[in-house]
Amino acid sequence: MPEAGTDKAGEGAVARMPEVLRHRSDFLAAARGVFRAMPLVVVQMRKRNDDGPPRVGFTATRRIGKAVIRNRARRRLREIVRQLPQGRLLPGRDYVFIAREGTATARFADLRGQLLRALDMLNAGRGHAARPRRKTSAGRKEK
RNA sequence: CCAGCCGGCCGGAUGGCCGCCGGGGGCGGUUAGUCGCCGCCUCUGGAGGAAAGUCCGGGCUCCACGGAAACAGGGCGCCGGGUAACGCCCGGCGAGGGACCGGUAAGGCAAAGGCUUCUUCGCCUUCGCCUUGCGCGGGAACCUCAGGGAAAGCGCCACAGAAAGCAGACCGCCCCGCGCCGGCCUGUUCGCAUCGCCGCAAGAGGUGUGAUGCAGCCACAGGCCCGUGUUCGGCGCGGGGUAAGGGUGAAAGGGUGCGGUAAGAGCGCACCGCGCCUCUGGCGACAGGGGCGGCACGGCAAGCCCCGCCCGGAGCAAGACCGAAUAGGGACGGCACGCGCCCGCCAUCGUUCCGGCGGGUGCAGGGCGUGUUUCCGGCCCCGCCGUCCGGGUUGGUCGCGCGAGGCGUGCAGCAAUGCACGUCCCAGAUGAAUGGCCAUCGCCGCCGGCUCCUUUUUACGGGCUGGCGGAACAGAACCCGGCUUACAGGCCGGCUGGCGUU
RNA sequence: UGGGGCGUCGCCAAGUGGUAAGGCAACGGGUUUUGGUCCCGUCAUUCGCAGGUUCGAAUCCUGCCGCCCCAG
Repeated sequence: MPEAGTDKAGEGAVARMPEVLRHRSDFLAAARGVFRAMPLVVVQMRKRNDDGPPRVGFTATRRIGKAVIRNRARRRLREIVRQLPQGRLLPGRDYVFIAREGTATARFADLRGQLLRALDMLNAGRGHAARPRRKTSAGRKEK
């Protein structure tokens, strides 16, 4: 437990859901940041220019299945993020969690383990740079 | 009890912890205060039979609205009913399929009788059974049907076949007319056998060629002989009559049987089919009966088409409100840029006229009227319309769930469904709410243990218990009625057939 | 959400009621010392799937499946 002198809001603030990305441009920006891929989940991260609270986004494409599978995968990813202790998501950053084919059916503990591992690596600066697609404008370099 | 078929229904239950979205209530903060917003507490609701595919039909909103006609385009198509409507549903009709029954033909088996015969063998008749077949008839439950019109027109029907849509006639059958037909010999040709030749290293092989013998059949040509070649019959040619049979095809101008005929044919008759007329029953599709007609109109309209009926377009990202925010601007093109009346104001000392400004209104003109064209009522405008450029918006609220609503009962109806009464309020997100973890019970499969039943063991089955595994198809996005497609497991009902018991 | 289009051999593709062209590739043979070139030959039995109309369907109709494109 961190020191966190706010006693009255202690437990309640831990389970707060961070703000969710809503615009396509934010997802495209996060895709140009760093990423870490696991068998069950891919995590992308991008540093913003401000010091605001972290934001998160979820992606479940048609590739992994139809609506039921996509909804379940997104819900499980969101549940893991909701249960994260405070501090695992760094301020001033956007995180995007991409579901893969096993995300909806894998054991929950395995999925959470992989997600936490990827998150720790990214926060430690050990993410891989995104591969430039097509001829994007040279506005990305996070290393 | 078993098998087959059909229809309807359900789509795990209960609970705990941590969370999500909506609604109600309370408290606190913000505010001068209300509303609103934020935070906390509490109560409560929270995916489906297909929410899916987006294949039909509607509600709702905008295109200002309503009406009429023609054309274009699209859809539908037995009858009656249901419905807001439908291409949907229900009930009928018709057609096709259908276990099976009958008819008929062929073959076989067995029995009886008869004929012949010494007997056997053989033949005939009748009845029964079996097998196979049929352009045949009827037909249970049930299944399928885009099921108007092919005597309005156009088009197509490959290959095969004589002929594929006007009807005709290839083989064949029949009639008539004409010609020929005997015996013997020879030759040509053909068949068989043997030998030789060619060819090969040899053999196999071949029958090109020659000889001999046999058979002398058919045809042709010639010669000789006689009682000169008749009937029947055969062949050829010509003329005519046929459409039963052959064979082709998906389809050949009704089918079966009897009569009839030179041969045949609806040529005649009976039954079936078909067409027309008529009667009866039915709201109707249609069914049944009678009469007439000897039979004419082959198929395809999910080819064009004809007939009847229906249909305006776009879609909740529709659309409305808040906000500076569909407001204002530019270019090009088209049509107009007129005449009056009334009221008010200005001007004038003052009234009318004249003049200016504003408002209303009439005529003319222009435009709109959402597939196109035209018309009527009507609407808009002194600027309007069309195209393009540029600019603005990606905030919030509403639309947004009381509805062709769910459940129950009663009545009407065969049913679909309708009516009445009572009762209930039951998702509303917008990067998008139902999730994560777990417990117990229930279901299914496998493995193991105990136990019950059975005449003994085993097996099958039932009960208890332990372990492991499984539980489908699938997620509301404006709403509703259908259709289609996907689906683990389970429940209920009905129909037909079979077995057993009473 | 609405609209439009396409599925034919391993690849590209023609064919729109009557035997499913052609090219590349592949395979076999020939030519060549070998390879290439060249020549000859072979290669679709479910035309995305399932029904239906028709005597006959890749073609016509209906329903599914898959893929692609466009608009806001």
